[in-house]
Amino acid sequence: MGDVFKALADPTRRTILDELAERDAQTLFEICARLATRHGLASTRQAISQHIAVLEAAGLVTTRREGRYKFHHLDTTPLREVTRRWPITEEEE
Amino acid sequence: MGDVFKALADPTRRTILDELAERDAQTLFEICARLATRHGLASTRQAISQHIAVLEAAGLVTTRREGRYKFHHLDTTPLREVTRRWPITEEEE
DNA sequence: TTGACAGGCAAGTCGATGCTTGCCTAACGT
DNA sequence: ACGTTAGGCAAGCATCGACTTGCCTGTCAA
Repeated sequence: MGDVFKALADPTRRTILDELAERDAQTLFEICARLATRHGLASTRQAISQHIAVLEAAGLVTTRREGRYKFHHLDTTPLREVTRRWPITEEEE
Repeated sequence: MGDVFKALADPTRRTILDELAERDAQTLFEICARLATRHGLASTRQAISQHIAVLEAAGLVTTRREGRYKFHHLDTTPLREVTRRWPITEEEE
């Protein structure tokens, strides 16, 4: 089982989560393309693939196989640990 | 300005936050002692000092000088970025 | 004033990690 | 069948980050 906090430590991985939050069920190549065009990240496919593996180990991303495509889904459930561990002070108005 | 996510990536730093959440306004030596006795962490003072510097740069810890003592305080405000960036799915009952 | 105590600064070591490179397997279309 | 497309595996490199080591500054008490 991976470390949620370590998974969040990398900026590229956080951008991948942003992408999946905006558009669910993307393939690896889609994520690569959109990272390049919309976020200005010029990373190779392998680099992204390894990042996704880390996110998957942390439970932040789940995958679904379909033929030769592999769709990725965002799962924010592990993020509950953050707020559970250190209760966030309420916002003032 | 430091990176909140990178600051949370290290287990020792997370334990320091736990300690400050449980007992506020501790000095560096107090933190060292309690990490050793209560959490089984045998880190040197310098190591802890550097960790606290990272937490401080991330805004998770604030300090208050008083004579030769320096008291540390937990500030969970930066953690809001986590839940703000990726809305956490509601818990099912 | 001198020693003990709380903390800071900086260089060096070493393992972790992000990235590349090269090659491989599997599914689909024509 | 064959080429293309989607993805995987593994070794090598290079940088980053945690930790140590050694020494220095500032505060307080006797």
